[in-house]
Amino acid sequence: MDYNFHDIEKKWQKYWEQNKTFKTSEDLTNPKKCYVLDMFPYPSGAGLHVGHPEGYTATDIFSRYKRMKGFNVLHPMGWDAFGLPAEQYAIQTGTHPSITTKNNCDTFRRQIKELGLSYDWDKEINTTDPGYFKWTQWIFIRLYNTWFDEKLQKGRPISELSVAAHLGTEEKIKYINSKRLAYYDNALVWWCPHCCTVCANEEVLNDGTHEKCGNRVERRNLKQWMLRIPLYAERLLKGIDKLDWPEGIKDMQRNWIGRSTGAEVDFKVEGLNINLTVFTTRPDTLFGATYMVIAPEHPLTDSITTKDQKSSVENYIKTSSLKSDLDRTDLAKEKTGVFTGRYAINPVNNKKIPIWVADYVLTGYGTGAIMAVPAHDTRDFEFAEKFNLPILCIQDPDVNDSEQKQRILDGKECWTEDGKYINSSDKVTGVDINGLNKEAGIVRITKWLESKKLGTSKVNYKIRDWLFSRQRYWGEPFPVIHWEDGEVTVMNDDELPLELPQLEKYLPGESGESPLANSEEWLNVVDKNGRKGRRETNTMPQWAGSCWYYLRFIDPKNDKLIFDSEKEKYWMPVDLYIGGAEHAVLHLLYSRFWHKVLFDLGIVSTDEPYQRLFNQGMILAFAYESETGAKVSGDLVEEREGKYSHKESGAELHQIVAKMSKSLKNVVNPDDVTSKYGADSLRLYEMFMGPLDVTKPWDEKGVKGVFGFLGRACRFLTNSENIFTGNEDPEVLKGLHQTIKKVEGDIESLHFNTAISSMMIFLNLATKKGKITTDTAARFTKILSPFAPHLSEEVWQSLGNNKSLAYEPWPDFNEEYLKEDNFNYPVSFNGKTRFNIELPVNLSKEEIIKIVLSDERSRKWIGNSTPSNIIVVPNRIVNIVIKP
RNA sequence: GCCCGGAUGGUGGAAUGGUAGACACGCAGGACUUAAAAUCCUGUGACCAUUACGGUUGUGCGGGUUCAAGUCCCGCUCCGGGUACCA
Repeated sequence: MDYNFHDIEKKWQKYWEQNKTFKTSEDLTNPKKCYVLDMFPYPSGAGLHVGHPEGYTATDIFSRYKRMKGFNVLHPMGWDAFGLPAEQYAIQTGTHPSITTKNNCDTFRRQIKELGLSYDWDKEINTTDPGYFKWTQWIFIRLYNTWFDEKLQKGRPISELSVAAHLGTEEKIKYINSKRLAYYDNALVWWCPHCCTVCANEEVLNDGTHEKCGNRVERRNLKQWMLRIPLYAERLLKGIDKLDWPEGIKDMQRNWIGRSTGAEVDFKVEGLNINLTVFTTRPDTLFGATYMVIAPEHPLTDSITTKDQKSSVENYIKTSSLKSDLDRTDLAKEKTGVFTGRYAINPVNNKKIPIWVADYVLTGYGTGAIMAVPAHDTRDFEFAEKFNLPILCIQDPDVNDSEQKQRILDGKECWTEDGKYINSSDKVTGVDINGLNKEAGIVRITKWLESKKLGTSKVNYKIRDWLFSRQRYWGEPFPVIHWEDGEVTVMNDDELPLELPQLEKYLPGESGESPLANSEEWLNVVDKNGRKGRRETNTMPQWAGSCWYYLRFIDPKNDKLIFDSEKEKYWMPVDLYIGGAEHAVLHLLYSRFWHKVLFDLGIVSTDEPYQRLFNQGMILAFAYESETGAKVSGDLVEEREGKYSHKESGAELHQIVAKMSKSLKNVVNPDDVTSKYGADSLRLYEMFMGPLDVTKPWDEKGVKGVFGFLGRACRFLTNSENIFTGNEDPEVLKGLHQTIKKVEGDIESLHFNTAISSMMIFLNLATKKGKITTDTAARFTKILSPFAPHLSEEVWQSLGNNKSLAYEPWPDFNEEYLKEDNFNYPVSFNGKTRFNIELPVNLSKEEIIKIVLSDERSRKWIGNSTPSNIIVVPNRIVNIVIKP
């Protein structure tokens, strides 16, 4: 039979759909369960690109394999469909985003179905569906009504928060609000003038542009919803250790959380009855503190500044606040600052040191004030050099270069590594760490500070509160009402979902209000006592829906509960989660945070959502440019002996590898690939390109290669002349069992490229032999089926079966067949292989040595000398060492 | 700057410290064909030989450990990703 992939694929896709072949089992008694999840896509108008099927194919292979291994598999797909593009389109055309979204989802669904992915479509979800975002709002209410008990390291219902009895009503509310995980407050936020919305710190790239649109963001002070994710920093950090995730991603999360240990130290301010508290990771360098710096926004700046310095400090604060609008990067590197006129007292030696204001100290981290140790901190060193502040070396550096050592000791170079302390004792205070090293110094100074009540050891985190609102239309509305008397309330669960109003215009307000503010009818509410209120006009960021979607997949149609908790207990955690590394920090961290809150509230049964995570690599594509840099579409390029030229003009072109983009004219559309080679070839090629986690370029020639393999498999296996009943040839049997073993191991470890190559090797062997048994053909078809499911079903049918092979048991391999009688030993002399010799596997080392030495070919290499050593590694190698 | 990856033929890549280059693409030669496509067979790291069933060399660079290094250790170079005044 010819490989008519077009008919075969259509036929089986129809079969699977009609028979609901991949419907998730409702039987929760099978102890073997496997939840296999893809990062669900944002359904863009452009449709699928070849990057999507990479991860989807990987999880599909894994799911199909697990089903054959007898597991209950949950393998769902859905749409992360809130987002800006649909809203921008609505602004331009007036088309409601829900219509655009529906069309895009339809396209994505069709394209995905054409890949033969074994999703249970009955479990499909869409974050924009009120039946879904009802529960997103429900979770928000839970966040709002939860506080974090630091002692228990656990989120608890706000009703369990003890409030001091003497507080007045207003103070009480204020106190409670200060504890809620979700709170509404003024915040200095990043505003994107292009998108007309705020965005999270995490969404601003380090060149000061918005990651979504590439435009420069500005600072604005706005009332916004924030989530207190830093309270969970320690839990989020500790949880990482137990996860089966790529180490690189774990590191990125750890860095993002940014735990650092140190101490808070109080400095007396001369002439004022106040303390200035600093955070430092190096309390051991207190003797080297020669000045202090406070951030411009520090609450004490005003009171510390002396009359004389008042105007220059105020000027400085003004310019530095403007500067953050101008540029966060280049300008900010050049250090600036002014003297406050005031001095502080260094607690270890009672020395007077000047207090400066400088914006290299950040308000949001630590206490917003530092002690500056220029000799042992690069930033302080730069600042001190610029403003001629004293630099006192207090550590004899561990460095060999004597010139460098002298420069450091003279305070002419900064030293941040370890060394023995010098100049670090004081008779009056009694502190002395001279001669100690860093580790011991930190311990001793911290102890001393604590004993004198001058400081405490302290842990700080980089992670900040998460800005959780956007001034957009197409997002989840907050179930929140702001009342005229200033009270803020959340809606009752039974009032959910709060749906979006229909609008005529989707343009956001210029003042930073969302388009929702235009809908009077929706906006204004009155309670039963006639009190007027206004709904929250911000909507939730796109992260909200994806924070918990894996939970809804478990029970997507439940309209009474967020999910049935028996089902949740059964399916959680996600056993395998595959997606792009671009979500390494944000989505995965946010999602873990919500999950932990839900866990603390007893809503979910696991502490972590995603047990095993894997990131697929990006797929790049070749692009071609002319001398002038003009981009040329791939189909106009001719290759000859490694050189590229324009088919029409003949002009010389050069090849580059880059991200797929319209401007580079190198976008590969999966639809084109499936129509030309079929979905099985697309799937196989995506997996055969290389290891799943690396970035790799798309090459159509490679698709031809796997297409050839599938064609050969089809022709060979469906030709009855090649298939016989009887005893299998031992070589074929061995090859088959080797292949089963290899494919099984490779699927478990997600090494799909080598699994495919081993199946190619087997097919080459079978073709060479010309005939295999029905049993062999059946087993081979089974192991091929997760990779090329359409073709495998067809072959399976032609082998005389009338049911889908999706739930056929995975074939076992038999170690007996893998055993070899002989091993072809490479014989090397001084590590260089010279010849091979076939020997029985059970020979003793002595026997092997004897045979090898007596071999004629050995004489040539040994000559007249005597081997000084002979290494025999059974069934691996013989190495004869000859000293010249 | 800091953290994490990576570097292997013309190309994508393979290799528990044990025969480097599996598998595939490409290329070359051959078969089939009037011809092309498709398909099938053979060869294919480089260099030197070519009478060989031959030799030399070879995994970014420089050292080291080892009987044996693509793999382990030390020091670099280049490329990719993340992050950045976080005290």
